[in-house]
Amino acid sequence: MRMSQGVEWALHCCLNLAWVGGPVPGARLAGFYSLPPAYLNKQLQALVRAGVCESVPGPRGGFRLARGPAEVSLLDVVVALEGREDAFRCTSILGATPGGDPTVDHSGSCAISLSMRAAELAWRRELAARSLADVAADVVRSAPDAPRRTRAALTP
Amino acid sequence: MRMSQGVEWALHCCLNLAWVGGPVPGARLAGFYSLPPAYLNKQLQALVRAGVCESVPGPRGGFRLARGPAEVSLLDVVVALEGREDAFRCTSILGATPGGDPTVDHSGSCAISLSMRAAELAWRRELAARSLADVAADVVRSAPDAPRRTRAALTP
DNA sequence: GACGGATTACTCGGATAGTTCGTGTCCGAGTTTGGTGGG
DNA sequence: CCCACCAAACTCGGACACGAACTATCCGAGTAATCCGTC
Repeated sequence: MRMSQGVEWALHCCLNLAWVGGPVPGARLAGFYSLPPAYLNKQLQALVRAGVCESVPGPRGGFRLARGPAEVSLLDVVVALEGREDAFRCTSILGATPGGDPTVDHSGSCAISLSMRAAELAWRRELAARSLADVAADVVRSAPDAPRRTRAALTP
Repeated sequence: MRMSQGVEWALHCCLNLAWVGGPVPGARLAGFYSLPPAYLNKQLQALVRAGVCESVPGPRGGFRLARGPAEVSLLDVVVALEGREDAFRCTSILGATPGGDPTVDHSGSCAISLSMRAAELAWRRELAARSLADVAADVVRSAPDAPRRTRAALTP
């Protein structure tokens, strides 16, 4: 169970977009982190599709946050790239047992499925409770000049 | 981020092993769920390697739980198959930024990494708090004859 | 000097190969069981 | 009748192909800024 690497990139990029405010080209973000530009662009596209970011075409264009940093949770970014489905998927394995009915969905009655979903719900709850603004505040607490330095490095 | 299908199989099998008590051949468990026997065997081997199950060779052999059902948590089974590493892995992306040091590990100072790890910790905590005995109790509450039926189907 | 239009350069966006990990399968090593022959 | 030995069958265990998803990349469509000529 390995999370896509793009999630880490997207989180860092969104944090930077929150500090910059205006649109930043994907290529500049990629250069900032020494990442492959085309692949990072693909991840940013997913953020746009999910409504987390907006894209501005043409010169002086790029990507920017669609909402305020306080309105974007870490869960929003994760879901944008990994999809809305749970990591644990009940395949209705009980339907294949002797006497089981293969046509019904056991995900609501299977105790194992319920326990796994409860655990993932706790994970999602933690991610949903933490916004980009919260993370940004933590960063500022440990490195007060990080926003300024980032803004200077990402604006021409 | 999709969890391996073997996790679901292993959880169901461990629950059944808890009810049967004695060793059950992997082929019989596979037949019970209509699963590919050789592949299920591979997952059960992982459980043995992790110390969750014990294997008994020869006729009348098979797999059985290494500890009591109350001493086996859902997290033990998940870790046995998916590994101990976190789903989110900090690649020290901050080391590639202008002015960053690529040699140091940022996973302890990066606010994003800390938030993601906190969320996974909540997930792990939920899984560690639920044992096979707890799940078995829930199943008995909704289907009191499930242990008897399972034992009858898995013992010759 | 101001305005209109075409050009230009820059941006995103989706379609296209390469590689790793999960899925599925196979056959061999080891052990217990049962039978068999002898004492 | 009891014991030791032997053969056989059954079990797990690791090594071997196949497929899907993630990773990485390219080039084209579209748009805003810019430059130039004209009024």
